[in-house]
Amino acid sequence: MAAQEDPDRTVELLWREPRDAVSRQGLSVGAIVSAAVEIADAEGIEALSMRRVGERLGFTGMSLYRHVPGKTQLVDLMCDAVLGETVAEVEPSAGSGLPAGSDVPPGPGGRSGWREALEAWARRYRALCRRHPWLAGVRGTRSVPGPNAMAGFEHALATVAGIGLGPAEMVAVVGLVGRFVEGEAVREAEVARVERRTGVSEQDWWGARESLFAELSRYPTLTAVWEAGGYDEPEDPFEFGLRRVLDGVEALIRQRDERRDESLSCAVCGTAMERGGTGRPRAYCSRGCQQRAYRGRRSGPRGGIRQ
Amino acid sequence: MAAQEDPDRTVELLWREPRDAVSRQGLSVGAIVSAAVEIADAEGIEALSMRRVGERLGFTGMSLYRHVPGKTQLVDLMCDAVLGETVAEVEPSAGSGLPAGSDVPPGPGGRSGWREALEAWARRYRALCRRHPWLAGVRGTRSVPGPNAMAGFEHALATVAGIGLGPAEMVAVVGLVGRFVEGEAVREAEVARVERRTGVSEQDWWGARESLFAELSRYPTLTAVWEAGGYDEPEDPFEFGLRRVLDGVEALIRQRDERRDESLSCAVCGTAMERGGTGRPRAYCSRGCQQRAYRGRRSGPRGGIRQ
DNA sequence: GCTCCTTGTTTATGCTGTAAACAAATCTAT
DNA sequence: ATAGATTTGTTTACAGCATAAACAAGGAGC
Repeated sequence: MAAQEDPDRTVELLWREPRDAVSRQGLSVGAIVSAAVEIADAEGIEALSMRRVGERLGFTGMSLYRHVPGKTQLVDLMCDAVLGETVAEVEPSAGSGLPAGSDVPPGPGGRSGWREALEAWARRYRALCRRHPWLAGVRGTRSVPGPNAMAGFEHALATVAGIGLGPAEMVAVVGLVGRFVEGEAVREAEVARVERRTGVSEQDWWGARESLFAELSRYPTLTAVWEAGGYDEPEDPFEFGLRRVLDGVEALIRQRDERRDESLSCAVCGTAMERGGTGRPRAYCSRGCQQRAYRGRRSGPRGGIRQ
Repeated sequence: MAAQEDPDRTVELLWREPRDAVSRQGLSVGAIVSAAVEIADAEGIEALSMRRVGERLGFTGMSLYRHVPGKTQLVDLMCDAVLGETVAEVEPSAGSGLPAGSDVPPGPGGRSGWREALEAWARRYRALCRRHPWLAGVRGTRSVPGPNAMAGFEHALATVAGIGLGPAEMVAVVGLVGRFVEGEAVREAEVARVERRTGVSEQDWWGARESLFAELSRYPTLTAVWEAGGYDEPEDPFEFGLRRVLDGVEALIRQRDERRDESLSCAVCGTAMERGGTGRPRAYCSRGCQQRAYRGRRSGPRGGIRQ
């Protein structure tokens, strides 16, 4: 269960050259991953087993282990494979290659269209999670990002670049929206799965829980909400949540805007600076601070990359 | 695996009288649940098996089936058991028993303190999820709510009652915040679990993925964010996200406030009404509409309750 | 004493991921 | 062409899981 846990092997597989199409008539990583995705799509991730994948390709289960280290790595490969679908939908990001500078240059949508762009990214991700209902549930904090995951993350980051957020805030915003989408997708997938498995819809199931309703009177607020029709036309959790989250991000951006307008402080030593009338607003109070920041950047930052 | 799936049996168990303390020296539901919680807390939910629980109590695994229908129901019972811890922390909600009326009366914190109250609820829930790292991961859309889950939900609803939101919006807000907390808790629990299992910290693990960094230059925005220090002092995902979500809720409330100030429309027929100077703002344009709304409420609403 | 019910045990089934040994085919060097 | 090495797929085996079914022991009521 925990023998061949070598992430570098996974990296190698994920970023391998797609010379996979050589198609010697036997097994191949690509064929295995495709078969696995088909099974998981059609019958759910819990129906995915090494034996099933092997048999679908006309081999035994053990045969897969000659091409893929284990099941967890197979799932990693499946993730990046399907993430590739979405990348194709977006026009190439064409990010301006400006390297450093404490500010990150604006991305698609420019300085004002961030909300539409970020929302579109969230919706694309959600659509992907609906096509592959197992996806959101298996992306862990240590699943190695493949090229497609990286491209998606890059695009999302570019979405909130150059609108006044700090770099850590940009990462946090993308993470928040991404995890929101995944959370809702997991929920939705679970509903669909048990509905299909049991043949009973969510509505019907909860409707049949009369024994619960008997206790309702003990909860005054819930009773009032119920009687006011709070469950007659429920809000769509995804739409409602996405609006709230984006509103929250908007509030953050506005807050940053205001702060920048009223007072400008050096990015290194924090001393207050007066606002120059025109041109690019300065980030450092003096040439010395600018140099210090540069040296700090060169010596290399620490911490992990996450999608 | 799918035989004794009778939710009503689960309801019965969850809402059973706590006469459980009779303590005939054999097994009992309470003892089983406690033992299961201890195992899951100490060794993770994946280490929880019927055999382990039985053996911890000095019996065989199969013995549990005389008291609990199956493992899934046992997990339901575990959830409500630990949710009971939090309820005790809060002063009794003392909800004003006003029954109907299209408005839901204000809860703890009153008409202005909703944010503090809701945030406190979220933090309590999170603390609970940290004490029992398996909790957030097992609460599904069809896990039957026990008395403690219901009490928690009631309290959270009361938190956003009477501040101008519609009933469906109240439900949506509580759901959004709850799922946010659960999502972050699941993430955090996963990090802790793999750190303990592998002995490698998240930082170290990502640091060792040099092979990934080699590709970094292909992603200009990510590179810029990295070089600007976006990963040096990352935002705390929970704190950052909670602020964003609450900001989003605040925006919604402000929006509702403005709409109500500028124009008032009948809750039944929607026709515009002028604003009376003083007193409680009227919800219906005429006695007739008020009566229609009342009949609508009496005939009973439809839909499911969810936490 | 007899019967019924509750409680716990034993045995068995079918599923999982994967380690280890083995066999066959194919590639490489001579 | 032939010997050796490498790759690829198979067989067998193991430990673990939830739980169905049959069985055994004790207590309660008649």
